[in-house]
Amino acid sequence: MFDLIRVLKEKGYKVTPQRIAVYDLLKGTKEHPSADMLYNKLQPLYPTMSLATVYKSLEVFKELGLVQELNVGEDKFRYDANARQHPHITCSCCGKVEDVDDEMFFDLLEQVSQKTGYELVNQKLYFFGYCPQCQKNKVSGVS
Amino acid sequence: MFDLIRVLKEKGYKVTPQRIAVYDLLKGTKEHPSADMLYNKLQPLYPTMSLATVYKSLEVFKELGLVQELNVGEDKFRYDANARQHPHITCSCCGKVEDVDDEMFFDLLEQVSQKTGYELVNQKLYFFGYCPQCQKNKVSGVS
DNA sequence: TTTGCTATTGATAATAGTTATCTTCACAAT
DNA sequence: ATTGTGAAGATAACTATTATCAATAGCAAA
Repeated sequence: MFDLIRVLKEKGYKVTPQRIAVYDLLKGTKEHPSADMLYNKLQPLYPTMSLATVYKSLEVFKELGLVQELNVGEDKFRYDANARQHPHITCSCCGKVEDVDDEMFFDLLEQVSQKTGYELVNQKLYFFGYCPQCQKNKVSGVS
Repeated sequence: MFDLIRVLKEKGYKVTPQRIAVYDLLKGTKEHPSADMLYNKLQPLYPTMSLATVYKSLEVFKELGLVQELNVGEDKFRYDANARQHPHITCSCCGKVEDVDDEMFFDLLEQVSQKTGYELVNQKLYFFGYCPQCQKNKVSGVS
């Protein structure tokens, strides 16, 4: 199991309640929240926490390779406590962001590398469409 | 052949020298420029053109489906006069943005759609790595 | 446990890309 | 030619993010 506290200590970062709170919240959700979404959710429990602290915590986690930053075409970033690169899909109707199973992408990187001559180090794959839920609502909702 | 002037007229937009200039510049380059890169390149020929006009022109082109907006993880957008969705690759060393041939992606969308249940309408695929040029420089440059 | 060093927090100012506002201008239709 | 309207240019406003800085708190050493 992954232990934030150990990693922070190992790398010479201090263990603070704020960092633990931000990380735990991100770790425990699948909704790929943005910084201000995290901030708002933390407000009730940590009413003194600053938005800047949320940003700075995320910055540290990025450096440590504990989270990844997503850009799904909004004017802000979203964050994922699963730092392993994997594709995401966004519902153009409700704005939800979900993970996509990435088994099917294994060959892809090799192919891209061969075609382009690049030495690949990373990729960001975003898909957009209408989620099953919104497809239903669309059919039943509008006559 | 594609005719900007006709499309603008058809959709009720005015044909202006500024719009033509922005579009022609974007159409004629492969470097996927940002708004300010376009602005700077236009300065010598159109010294009175405003940055706001560049943005507004791009906005119109997006609406008309003539260009697409890219986000390769910078704090600004880049633009591509090829509005057909296709993957891009960015060199993490020199910052260059290039097109990737998308033949290999045809099955992918079907697979993603099946796995997720989404009705897909779009996708943004970004790859990151070191371009052939920077790989060479790296080897020969640093001893 | 106490002390002292220093990273971190919280509050807020600054930054930068983009968008909105508003006045003036250009062009098309009458 | 005149008039109406969309567009341009200049600049203010907006917003997510980053930088600044004094006060605080984690942590190592005594």
